[in-house]
Amino acid sequence: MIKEIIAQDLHNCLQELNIEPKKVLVLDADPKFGDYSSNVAMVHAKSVKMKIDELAKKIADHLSKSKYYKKVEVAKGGFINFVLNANIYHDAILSVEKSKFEGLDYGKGQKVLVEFVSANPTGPLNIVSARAASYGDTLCAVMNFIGYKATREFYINDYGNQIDILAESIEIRYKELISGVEQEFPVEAYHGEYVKEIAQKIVDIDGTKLLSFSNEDRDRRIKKFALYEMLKSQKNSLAAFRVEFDNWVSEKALRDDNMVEEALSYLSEAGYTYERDEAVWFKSTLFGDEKDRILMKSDGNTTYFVPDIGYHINKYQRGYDVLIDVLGPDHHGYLKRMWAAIKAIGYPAEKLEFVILQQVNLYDGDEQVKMSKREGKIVKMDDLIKEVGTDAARFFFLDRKTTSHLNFDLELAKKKTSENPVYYCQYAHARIASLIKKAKKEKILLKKFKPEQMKLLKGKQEISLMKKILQFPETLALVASSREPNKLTNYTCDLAGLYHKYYGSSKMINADNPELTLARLFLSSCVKMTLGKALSLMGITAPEKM
RNA sequence: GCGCCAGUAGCUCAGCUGGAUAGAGCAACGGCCUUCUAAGCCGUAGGUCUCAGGUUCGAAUCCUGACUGGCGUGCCA
Repeated sequence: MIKEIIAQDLHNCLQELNIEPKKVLVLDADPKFGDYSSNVAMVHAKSVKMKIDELAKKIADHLSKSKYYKKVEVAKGGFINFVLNANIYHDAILSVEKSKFEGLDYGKGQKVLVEFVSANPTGPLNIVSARAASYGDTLCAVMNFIGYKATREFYINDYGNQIDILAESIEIRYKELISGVEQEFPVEAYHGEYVKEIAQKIVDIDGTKLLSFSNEDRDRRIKKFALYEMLKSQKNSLAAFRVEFDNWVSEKALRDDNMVEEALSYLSEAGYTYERDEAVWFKSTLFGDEKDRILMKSDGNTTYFVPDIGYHINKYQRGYDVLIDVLGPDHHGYLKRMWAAIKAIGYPAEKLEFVILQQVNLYDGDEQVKMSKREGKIVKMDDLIKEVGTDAARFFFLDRKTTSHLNFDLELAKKKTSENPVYYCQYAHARIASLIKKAKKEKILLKKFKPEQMKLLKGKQEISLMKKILQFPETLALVASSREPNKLTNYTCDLAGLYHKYYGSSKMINADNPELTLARLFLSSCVKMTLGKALSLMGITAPEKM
């Protein structure tokens, strides 16, 4: 917010000096140089045929008349450094305290659909889904906080091969339970304990009844029950992780609504399909894909690609400005073909974005844990929550760029000690809460604070803290536009760190100086408010006491 | 072969989308609690930003080419 003021000031200044304004940067300066700095002189020197230093001096002289700055200096290399009058910060902090950052409108009401997790309903959610859940949920929370309209969507793959196998697996377990005889269990079937649990539930409800059903009826009954159970369990896991979806979209329902036929006809009517080797192909190479893709196999069934196209058509038809698919790393080969299909159909492909979350490697100490869904050797999201807690897990998953592989050390995470940075941030919040309580006991009440006492806050650390608080909105804007929530964990750690240092070096409650005490308490409470917002956007609790 | 991602301190990662002398957290070492929460603070040490060219006032960041690691490249989903 302050950067905008300076940028505008620079813009005006250039115009007054008859210089055609170009895009300039206003940066948070290293404190030893000043509060902010700008590269304005370097950017414009060439076009006005001046030396960088001379132009910098000219601009600096012109700006020093402005009421905002205590000091405007030209530094080595042509940077212009600004030291602001402290009252700029004071006013801004007062207004932020009043607004609580509500009503920001970086998003301008843009409608965004974020599809994430979308795990197959063939097993419990694992830690890969946990990463996606943390990511998608926080991205949406941030977006919604700053004026976007983001929708969280989960796509249920409740049709196809993997569901058939799930039903078969359950049926085998069911028969085992009834007969008491171990049955032959295919390798490709699902081996997890949850399969037996679902079979047991069927036994509890239906007894031996299913044995008298026709094969088809039994299969239908088991499938329906299995899907219901799997979905319920996934929703429970997500709820424990504090993630709630707005939309649950069923593949089967879309299929019943003819999305497969629709997708095929869109492409064939546009003339982008052909037959070869008894299969139907899509000429995706015309739209930047490496090779043409098969739509319908020679056995007459479609590939998974077709319903996916149908699903995306459906997304487009719902009228969003941006569609974001959050995918796992094994899907990156899929991007080009989906864009190709979208272009072929004639929808604007630039609306469709993919975020590829890199894989999660699980370690137990130094040893990497191998995961395999088939063999039931996965780390379930529920187990993770039980062991590390939702707070730590969510922070951990967020605290990394999406493009980085994530090494999750269970042993370390289980320790539940200070090694996890989430405690550092939460501790700052709890510390302030306790401080305010303590002050209250000494009859120093925050509500007695008066705006004019702000001017007592002029120490270096206090200025840094105020600057940091004021960076919150632009940080959120950056998180949303870059789709990188890890910038929020960084910000939160920074703010917490600045506060811990401030706390360590300044006496907060000082009976001899009630005015300063009030001012400091007020600043502390602003830090607390900001930390609280940041943590809540990340789905992490902000404790009053630790 | 082709494609995507990564390569920064002993380890895990940041680095404001091209800015100044590259930063945190762990781990190591040395200090700070009879006083507001020591889950904290202060200090020391730790670097050829994988390598080589290029673009320009300026490169860890952008381009080209190598090298290393992970993944993908099915009539699987």
